[in-house]
Amino acid sequence: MNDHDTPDSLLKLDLQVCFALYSTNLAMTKVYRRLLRELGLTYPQYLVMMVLWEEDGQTVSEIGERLFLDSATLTPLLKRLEGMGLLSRRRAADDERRVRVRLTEQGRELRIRAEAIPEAVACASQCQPEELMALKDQLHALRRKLNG
Amino acid sequence: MNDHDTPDSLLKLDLQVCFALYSTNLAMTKVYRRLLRELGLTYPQYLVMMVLWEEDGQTVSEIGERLFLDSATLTPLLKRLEGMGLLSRRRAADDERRVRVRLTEQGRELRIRAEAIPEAVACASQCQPEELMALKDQLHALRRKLNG
DNA sequence: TGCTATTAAATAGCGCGCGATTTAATATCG
DNA sequence: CGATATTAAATCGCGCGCTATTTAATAGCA
Repeated sequence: MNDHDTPDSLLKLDLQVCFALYSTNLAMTKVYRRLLRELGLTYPQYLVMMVLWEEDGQTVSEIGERLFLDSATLTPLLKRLEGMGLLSRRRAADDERRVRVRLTEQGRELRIRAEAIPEAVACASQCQPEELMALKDQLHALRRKLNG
Repeated sequence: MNDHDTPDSLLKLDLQVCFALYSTNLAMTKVYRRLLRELGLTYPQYLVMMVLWEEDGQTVSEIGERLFLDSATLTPLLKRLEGMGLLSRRRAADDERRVRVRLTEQGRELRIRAEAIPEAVACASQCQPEELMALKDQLHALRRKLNG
């Protein structure tokens, strides 16, 4: 009996946390897609907007640190949001390497409509809030270990 | 004090399971990227190979049901794996709509080298196996609720 | 049989995510 | 000061992941 066909081989899909993470993330994204469609946002765009709603005027790098994304991902995404009229991008006067991202009035207003989303997602998950918070904490712990 | 700037607003990034899921998935993918580079596979390609190592000769739809992906994602991915000489794609004789995917000898052999990966990932996660299994089960439960 | 409906896979187009490189501005140091 | 190093953002190319559509084969039914 070798490792290649034992039922408990570690190569089994359903035994891997990683696939659980991957596939649950896909499922979650599908739920968001429906909800975000009426706001005209994708999920990563929604994340950027949340970062800016928390604190406006951050640089591309600061947004990236928050979301674990780099400029190769963020620059085109931010340009799209700028094209939608939700934010502006301008080089910082004191350090022209940096680009400050600021919400427009329209970008700030979108927050009102976005307020309903977290609850709608929680509802779609059919979980108790405590369960979700516990899961969140475990995921943050795992992420810290993987990144560090 | 309104909902827009209360510290406990549900729109806060770090309060959302969804972002925990999203960002932990990114971190996990980064770990895999390093390990899979020497096999010449991406993570989704690795998933497809695992499905076929578990059971060879599945159709595109069957692989898709297992991975929660559709033919729009799988067809180009499978063509790449075919191009690498890891598998073959052929229309089923009894139903020419279906495409059966079969591992080549090279595809089967790759499994030997892949055997080391789950352990390496578990190691990178710096977690106890029991923790990871518990997390996996919670994620599967959440996925089921989100999909159903 | 022949017509329509359904199904499986493929295709087109778009938005991430990232490795690798480039461009431009600032920092550092002789 | 000037040359080099570092940093921030942008750019390029590729592989997903998905919506919408298309193509082709089979099923179902009058």
